[in-house]
Amino acid sequence: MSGRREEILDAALAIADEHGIGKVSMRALAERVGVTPMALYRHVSDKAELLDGMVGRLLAGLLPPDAGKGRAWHERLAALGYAVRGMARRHPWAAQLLFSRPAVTPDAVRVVDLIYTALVEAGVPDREVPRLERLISTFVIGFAASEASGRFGTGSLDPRGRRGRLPEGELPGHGRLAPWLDLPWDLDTEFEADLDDLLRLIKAVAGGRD
Amino acid sequence: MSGRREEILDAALAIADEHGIGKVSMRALAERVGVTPMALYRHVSDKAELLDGMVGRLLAGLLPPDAGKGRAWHERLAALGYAVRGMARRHPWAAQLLFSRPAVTPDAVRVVDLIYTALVEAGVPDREVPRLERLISTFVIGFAASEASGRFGTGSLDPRGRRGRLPEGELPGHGRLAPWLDLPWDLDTEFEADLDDLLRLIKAVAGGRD
DNA sequence: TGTATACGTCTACACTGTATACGCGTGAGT
DNA sequence: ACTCACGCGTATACAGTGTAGACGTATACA
Repeated sequence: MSGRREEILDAALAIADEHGIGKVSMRALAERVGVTPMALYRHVSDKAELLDGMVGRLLAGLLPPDAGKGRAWHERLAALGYAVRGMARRHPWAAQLLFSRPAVTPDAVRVVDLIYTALVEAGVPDREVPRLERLISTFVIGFAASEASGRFGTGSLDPRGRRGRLPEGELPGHGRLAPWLDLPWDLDTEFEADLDDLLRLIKAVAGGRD
Repeated sequence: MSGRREEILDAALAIADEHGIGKVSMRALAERVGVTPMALYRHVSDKAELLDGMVGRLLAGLLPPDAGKGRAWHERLAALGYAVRGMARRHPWAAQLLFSRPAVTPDAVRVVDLIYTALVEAGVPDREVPRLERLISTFVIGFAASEASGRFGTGSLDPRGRRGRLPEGELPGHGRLAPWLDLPWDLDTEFEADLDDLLRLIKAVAGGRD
């Protein structure tokens, strides 16, 4: 019932994708739907709930259709990681929102369950599974949010310029690593390496003590 | 010169801490400083720059006074992690903002340098140091942001209620882990365990291939 | 003395989310 | 067939937002 709500959410998604989340106002959204701003409140209680609905809709598209049946746990986890990052690149506005609300929608719970079963299959002790799920998802969402919001970018200053602002010798680390810092780096391979390390971490927790 | 800017930033910090970041408006800030809203623009070009200045000020208070001299690299890293989390707990509004801008201020660069030198000392190959720095800081900030914004909370539904919304058997992971999910969990010890795992990961990268 | 510069005020504009009150059509119940 | 409720949309209005532009004034230096 009430496919109108979905229509509204889709319109909001379209605005966010085209002009950024900042342009999603009740007035702009209403105009896009072809209706008065106040009419939206019949289908959405709040602007906050509207935003929640938007990320919910994205999460729904995140689930692998076949749940990755037949593939190993580490392949399923990696695929999920790539899916999240891909989503964040397509919808840069969404990453930040993922941090703001717990995973309460049915789709979000399903995603969490995928991670749970993968970790169990990896041999992680039951007691540690929820914690590791939070560790992994926190990193993946954090990476996506950082990428989307420019935290990984150099800002207006390039690395050399940034270092130059401080007295020589106060940044021994930067000094030593200078050759690597000036290189342009590729976020694709970086994310891959990060996931690799995290999978290794999971194996360590699985195979380690008790 | 111009200690007025610092005065303004401090006033903004005070408002954010007392009433939340949402109450930091140019008008409210101006009133607190005892001045007209437009007067603020003599010391701050934007509201965005104001917010940047606020997190910059927090980062300045993050540096260990002695830079942790004499302590092992893993102690220094852990101390930094705890410091970030502590900051996020004292100023819940700040965590989200940390994601939005690259670390360009001198203080931020200094913090990054601390991590660099710790990783180098741990034996991480130079080439991998910047990546691992981003991995660690992304997780730590992500954890802090999640905690501050309620992502780790249960929301309005408790875990049992959340599961109940979906047909039985569709959440095998939740089913198996039910005993652990219903337990209240302690974020202090969780963060500790996470840092432990990350330090182990660093050692693995340091001691591993090439 | 003149002038530049730092600092502040006042007014105004274009927005924002949303409370409140009202109107209109449709479908169910008596 | 008459009423009533309800879903859905509209109109108006209010309090709040960031900030552009024009205008003052006081201090410092030529």
